[in-house]
Amino acid sequence: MAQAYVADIQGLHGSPPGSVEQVLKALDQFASVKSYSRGQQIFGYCEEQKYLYRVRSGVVRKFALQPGGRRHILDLLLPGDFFGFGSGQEYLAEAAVDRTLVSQYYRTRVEALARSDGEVAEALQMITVEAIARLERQMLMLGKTTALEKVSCFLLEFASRINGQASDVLALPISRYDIGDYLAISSETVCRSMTELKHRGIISLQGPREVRIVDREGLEA
Amino acid sequence: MAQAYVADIQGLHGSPPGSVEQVLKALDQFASVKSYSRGQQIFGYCEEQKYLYRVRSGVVRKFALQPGGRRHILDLLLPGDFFGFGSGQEYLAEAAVDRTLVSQYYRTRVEALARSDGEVAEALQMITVEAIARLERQMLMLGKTTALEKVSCFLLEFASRINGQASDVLALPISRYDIGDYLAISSETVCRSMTELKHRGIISLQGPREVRIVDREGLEA
DNA sequence: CGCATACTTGATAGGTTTCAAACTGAGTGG
DNA sequence: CCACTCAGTTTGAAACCTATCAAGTATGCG
Repeated sequence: MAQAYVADIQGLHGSPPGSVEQVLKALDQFASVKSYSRGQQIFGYCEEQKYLYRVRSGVVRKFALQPGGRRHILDLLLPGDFFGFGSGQEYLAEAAVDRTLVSQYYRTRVEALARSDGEVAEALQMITVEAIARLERQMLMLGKTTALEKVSCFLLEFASRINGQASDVLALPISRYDIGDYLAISSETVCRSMTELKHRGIISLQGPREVRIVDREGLEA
Repeated sequence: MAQAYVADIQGLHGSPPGSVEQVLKALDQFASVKSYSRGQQIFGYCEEQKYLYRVRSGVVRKFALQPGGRRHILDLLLPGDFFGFGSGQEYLAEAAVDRTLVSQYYRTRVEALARSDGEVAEALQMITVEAIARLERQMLMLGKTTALEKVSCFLLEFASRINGQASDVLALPISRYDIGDYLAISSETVCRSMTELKHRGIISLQGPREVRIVDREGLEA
């Protein structure tokens, strides 16, 4: 099912240009791949981050639980994305869809390799900067005033992240609840924004998770 | 004036423990320091990021201009903070107070040094991860539901960032407008939240920018 | 077939934005 | 020295948007 929604790493994420991906292969020698079912925890609060992770397929959500039981999703990781930088964790990560595959790398060994090999260090630096760019784009979404703008930005962002190049059909891998917790609005408001966009003829919905962008320019406004 | 609000780098930011700061000194050989007045641009959209920057004193705001003229502050940099990772810039940075001092380092030379020296690469990685942690904390603020919670978190965050260790008196270096654009709420709402906190006896205000935290536990809730 | 989960839609209460106006303080020039 | 000006701050009132609670619909799975 996950495969139906989100393609594998191959050919995705044009950002790391071949050579970087080549260098990252050096890490695979001490990587192990694990499969997670939806909602299964990958790492939690108190651990002192032993691993660095990379999504191979599926979706991972990184989130913090707030007093009051609310959940705030700090990052959504798609195939190719790394996560688990940061030292003391004040959040947790779990699979957002079934059959999510995640590689884990021993941090100590990654760091040792980076210290000795300048190219590895550079690649590591590059994927860290990518994580920053991702966070900044999310921040811009959160900064939008109306829910309609947030959802519009979200759709555009995910259309370009899920499909390698910005396609106009989009298979949402996550629920309305997840989208709501990601954009800091309620799931009901996500629904209403979706139907509003549909009624305006900006998108069309095959199923709840099958979005087709009809009027891209309208979505960008 | 800036000096009155924000101390210099010395002794600040306990996070990079001596040794890292030691390594970073290696960068200073090809650094130049510039002074900026409030509102003066440090870098803008189209440039291909030639420099890596570090705040020596004062405050820098990194922000994006949104269609409609709204300004969204993506990051507030205090003395010791690095900024200007990221490649293609979709935002701009300017001084938020007068007499803001900023070091700039040629990226090409930093990268060359990092490639050859593992310790420098490690230090660079560490400050990048710090930037991520900062963004994540800001994201948590943006995710709060009510404006009162956002402002409360903001005060706690800045109390610990401006004063080396969490002190209870806090000199805000920025205006209500900046705070509003940082938290994605209007400046009026920032005011109202402040006075609300004052009326509840959680904080007290000497001047508009002189905050004293009376009831820290109340602020954390 | 029935249950569980996810999604959608409705109505109300509450919070925030917006527009407006008054207030404060610092800096300037008469 | 004082009046003036300007930017920043504070407070007020109305319109708007969103959260919340609630109910109803759809879908997949056992």
